[in-house]
Amino acid sequence: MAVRNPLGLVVLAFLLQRPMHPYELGKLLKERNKQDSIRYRHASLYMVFEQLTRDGFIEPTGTQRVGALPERTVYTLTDAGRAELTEEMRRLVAEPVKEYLKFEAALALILVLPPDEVVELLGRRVEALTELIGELRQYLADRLHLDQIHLVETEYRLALAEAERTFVDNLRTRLATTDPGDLWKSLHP
Amino acid sequence: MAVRNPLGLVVLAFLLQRPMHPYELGKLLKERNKQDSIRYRHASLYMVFEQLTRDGFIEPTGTQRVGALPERTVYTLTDAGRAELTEEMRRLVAEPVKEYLKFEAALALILVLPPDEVVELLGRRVEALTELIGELRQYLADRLHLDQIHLVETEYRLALAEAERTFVDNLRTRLATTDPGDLWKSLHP
DNA sequence: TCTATCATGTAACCAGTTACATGATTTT
DNA sequence: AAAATCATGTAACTGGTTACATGATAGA
Repeated sequence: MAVRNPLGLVVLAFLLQRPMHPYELGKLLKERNKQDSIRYRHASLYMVFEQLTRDGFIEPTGTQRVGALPERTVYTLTDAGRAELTEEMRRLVAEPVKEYLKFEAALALILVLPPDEVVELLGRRVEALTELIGELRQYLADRLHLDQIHLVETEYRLALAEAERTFVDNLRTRLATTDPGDLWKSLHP
Repeated sequence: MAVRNPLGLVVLAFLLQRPMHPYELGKLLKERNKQDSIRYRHASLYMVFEQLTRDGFIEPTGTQRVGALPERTVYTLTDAGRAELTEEMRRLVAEPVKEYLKFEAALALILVLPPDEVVELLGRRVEALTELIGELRQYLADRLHLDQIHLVETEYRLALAEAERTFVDNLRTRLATTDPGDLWKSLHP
């Protein structure tokens, strides 16, 4: 079985450095994931550790105890895990996969809203995107001193957000200035 | 409870036209969804119908029988369903939501791959994106006679794909022509 | 008539989320 | 010492997917 979940990849990637227990990994991830590039839910972590153990990509290699806190099971990456990690990373980088975006779905159903309202809603979207773009740029500007490789995922989001804003803005003016077409009009008397 | 799933929205949107039974709706969707803008799994449909019924957005309004085939339950949109549909559509259009993209996650972990390999993998991604872009353009070109509003979701995908290609291509040349930085190099002896 | 495909759904499984639990430590 | 927060997890629920089932029709 292959790693299906990005969080699983994260676990493998972190364990590449050194063995860890789930809670510690979660803490590290929360800090290193400030821009929220990877969906992280505390409880999902334990599930992922379990899955990866079942598939032989990691294995428990002992327990630690600090004070009187519950025991923490420490996991170590296996050779199979290391192989799986690089293999899956190669796939993810080299091969685009179709993502099902909410906005794309909404556009496919756009006829259910009246044309003039759509124009206004798209305007609001442009504003929201503009704000998002500002935040991303600020985030990047604040980190110019960092190793640039740590920022590529944010640069990617920025590039997509800018492209979306341009598209939405164009679409909005198109709809505002051209006739909606008989079909669409007929649906909204 | 609100509709959480795009497929739920689709059901509401289709029932806006006329009452239908799940299988018929599925057939229509498969045709009208050639560009795969909305994830559709046959069995998910029945779950969605059930959920929407439970939430009072649709209701069964009788059964038909054709020949000796099993009975088909026909569902009708309720007033609450109609309201929910437009409300949710407004939200989807006006408010961008964060999507967790696979490639973004991969970029966040890119350090686990050696720099020179990344350059090559990004090159392969650019090629794949170029091909995808070609297909999308062809799809649009073949449908110039259609009401343009039917194509916006594909135009959106095209815009994003082009932006991603540009970004990836730039990133690739950046990595190929500048020093990877000490951190990254140190991870790959 | 045999086989493939359509029509229509159910059931079993699995992943991921929310909510809960419980002792330890820190703050007030 | 009471309240809040941290540390560490388990459990229950839910949504969605894959796989299975079964009769009907159409094609060979």
